[in-house]
Amino acid sequence: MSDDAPLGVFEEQVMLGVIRTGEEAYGMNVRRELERVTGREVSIGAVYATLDRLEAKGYVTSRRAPGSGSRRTFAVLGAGAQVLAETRAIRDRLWRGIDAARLPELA
Amino acid sequence: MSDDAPLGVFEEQVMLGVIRTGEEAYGMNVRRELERVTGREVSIGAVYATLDRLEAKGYVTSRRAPGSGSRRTFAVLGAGAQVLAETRAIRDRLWRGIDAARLPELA
DNA sequence: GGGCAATTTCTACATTGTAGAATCCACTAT
DNA sequence: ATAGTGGATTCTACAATGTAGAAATTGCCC
Repeated sequence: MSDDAPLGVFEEQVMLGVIRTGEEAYGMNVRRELERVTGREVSIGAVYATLDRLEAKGYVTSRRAPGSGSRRTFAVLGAGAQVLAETRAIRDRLWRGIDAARLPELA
Repeated sequence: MSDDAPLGVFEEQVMLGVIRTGEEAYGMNVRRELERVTGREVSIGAVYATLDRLEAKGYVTSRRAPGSGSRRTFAVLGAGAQVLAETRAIRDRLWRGIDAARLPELA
């Protein structure tokens, strides 16, 4: 049932961010986690646009956390977890046999 | 000196395809390798458009292989190898601590 | 010198990535 | 009660990447 289309890199990052932040997965927090782990700035608009698209595809859901101010918290759905795993599996096959440590030698 | 912009997923796949096919890395062959490993169809136009963009960024070079028909063979440059390694490193950090095998349980 | 198979180029459009300003929401101090 | 404030989300607009397939090219062989 999983949609055939592959995940974009930011889509993958955002989904991983949601998983990593668990119960606290609302937009601003996902943004912070992504910036922390990747070491790059992430614009908040990018996060929400992506979250909305993921929700439209049925990969995540969102709900207003009752009593938690204006926060909208997200969770990854089964279909999302599946496409994430698939994305990773395909990539792993492509990388198999390539030694990342020796890539710089390809100068 | 590597450009700061991240690689798209297809860009990464194509670069890996070039590395995997080595001396024989011309468009059609990269396409075949990608289809073989990913199990998905890849349109030839997508491959060339991506290859051209990678070349414009200085990540790969191309040359007409003399005596080899109309083939245009590609090779990954140092900057390309670097951005590939960086792309992978960031992703690995994001995946760290997430058990891919248990992702399906996130239903 | 025409046909053929393999390869590359071109064109056009869809999807994803990105930024930042505007808006909303609850809380608090006046 | 309301203006200010910090935190969060929504909106808008555009750039970059992904994708498909038809058209053009190339070299070869008859």
